[in-house]
Amino acid sequence: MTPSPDLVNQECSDCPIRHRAVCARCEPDELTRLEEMKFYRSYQAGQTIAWAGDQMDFVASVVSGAATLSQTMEDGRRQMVGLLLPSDFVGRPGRSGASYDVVAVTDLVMCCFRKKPFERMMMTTPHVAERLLEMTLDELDAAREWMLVLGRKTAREKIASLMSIFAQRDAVLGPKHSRTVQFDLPLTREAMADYLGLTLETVSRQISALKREKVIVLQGKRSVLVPDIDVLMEQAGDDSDGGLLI
Amino acid sequence: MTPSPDLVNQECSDCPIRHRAVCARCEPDELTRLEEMKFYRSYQAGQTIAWAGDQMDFVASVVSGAATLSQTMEDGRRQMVGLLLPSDFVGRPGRSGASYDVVAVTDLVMCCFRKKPFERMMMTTPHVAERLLEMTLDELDAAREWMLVLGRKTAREKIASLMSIFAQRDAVLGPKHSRTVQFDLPLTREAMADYLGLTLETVSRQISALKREKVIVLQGKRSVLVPDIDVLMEQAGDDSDGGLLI
DNA sequence: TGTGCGCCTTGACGCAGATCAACTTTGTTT
DNA sequence: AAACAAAGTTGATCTGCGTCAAGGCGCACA
Repeated sequence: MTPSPDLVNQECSDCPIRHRAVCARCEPDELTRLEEMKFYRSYQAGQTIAWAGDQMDFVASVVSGAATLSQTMEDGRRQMVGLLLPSDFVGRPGRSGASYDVVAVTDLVMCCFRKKPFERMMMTTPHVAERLLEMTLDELDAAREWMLVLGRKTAREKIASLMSIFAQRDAVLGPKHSRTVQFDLPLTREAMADYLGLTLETVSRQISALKREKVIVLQGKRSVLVPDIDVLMEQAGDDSDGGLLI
Repeated sequence: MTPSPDLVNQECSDCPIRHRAVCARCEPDELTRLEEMKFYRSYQAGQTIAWAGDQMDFVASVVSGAATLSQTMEDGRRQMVGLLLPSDFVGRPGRSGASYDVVAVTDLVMCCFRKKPFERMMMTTPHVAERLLEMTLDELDAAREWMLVLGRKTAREKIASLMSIFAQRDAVLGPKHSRTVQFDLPLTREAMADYLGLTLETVSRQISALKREKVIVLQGKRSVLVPDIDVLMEQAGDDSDGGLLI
């Protein structure tokens, strides 16, 4: 609610998400137009960026950090419906209110565009709309993948699925093609529970079980070492080859 | 797998989904271009249109009937990830294989476009791409709504949620603003189970329970009468106002 | 008129995960 | 260094839904 505008303006040309965000396909002159309408905002871990239904006068790309999208029922049950990582897009052009609660789970920097100018830009330059369509289709695939996790997987498979996602995404690969992977969990046990449709106790128990069986090794609460990614993916109930379509 | 091409070619101008499908925004001349590359296919109830991973050389709009998108795990667990009704779009431009199993659940007619020409059309005319983006964003919202159902709702709430969807969509409204609604279930108990992440026995029991408590009235196995839609939505755990953002 | 086959319903029982509760660890404030 | 809060772990118990099993209903086909 109280963003701290403590970032100096940054050049798009050396932006870390330049080639993956909604601006990925833009030509230099289009980038200049975007550069004129953009501004940065920073949020602290735990800060709520918007509540579902709030007026949102901007759309944005995550530059660094992580945020969650979640829905809450009247009685407090909560389901996370999206995990936003660097280069992911927030907000829906053509809709004024936020559809979900948006919360920063780590310190976060977003590259924001006021909605009106951005919408005008979308009408006039196909490169932005094209890229946004592609990103939205990817999001839809991810959401459907997650429906399988929520609807049909056991608690253990759910945890292994989540760990696999982090492992494949944040992987700090030592030797290439290594099966060993290390990463830091960006979520608390409670946030994981909200993502997986479990209670935090069950999350904790299943993580302990995977640790006990050496599928993962914990260093502290947040740092995870995966000795063999294939073993982890097998525990997730996925095809051992990862099932990636390209 | 063996489509019966028994439909005469139809004019786009009197197509029942003309104003809601991917072609909704097209100008007359654009429609003419689409008309040249389109063809119809019919499928029978129960027929598989494509298996996940199959080569798909076309994209399509559902003209009439219903189809499902679903994923299957190696051990046979299945999760439906989409329910396709008239005007919904099937297939992903820029990807050659089907991402999910696509099955006709009723007799079905689709308006198909060969992928290559359709992709070329998307590059050159913004109206198709614009509409597809809008439809994809709506699909994404629906998928996220369903994540809440799968992750956090009880069996009874899940059934009531599904009934609410049908009630709001297929409603044959008698007197306007009536709270009474009647519709036919387009899915078997097993398909409902696959959609809701339940077993078919649990689906059957919960439907019986809602019937016993007069939330719904069954006429045969498939025809459902909802005496008061608000009562049903309350059972679904939704805000009583339906929570629709426009 | 039976016989078989989908599709659906209902009952009995067991278990995975929720709930309730106590406690530990870690990090922050003073 | 004490005091506190936030985050995580673990145990005991309960319960909603899955599993297994039997049977019903409607319809096609011989």
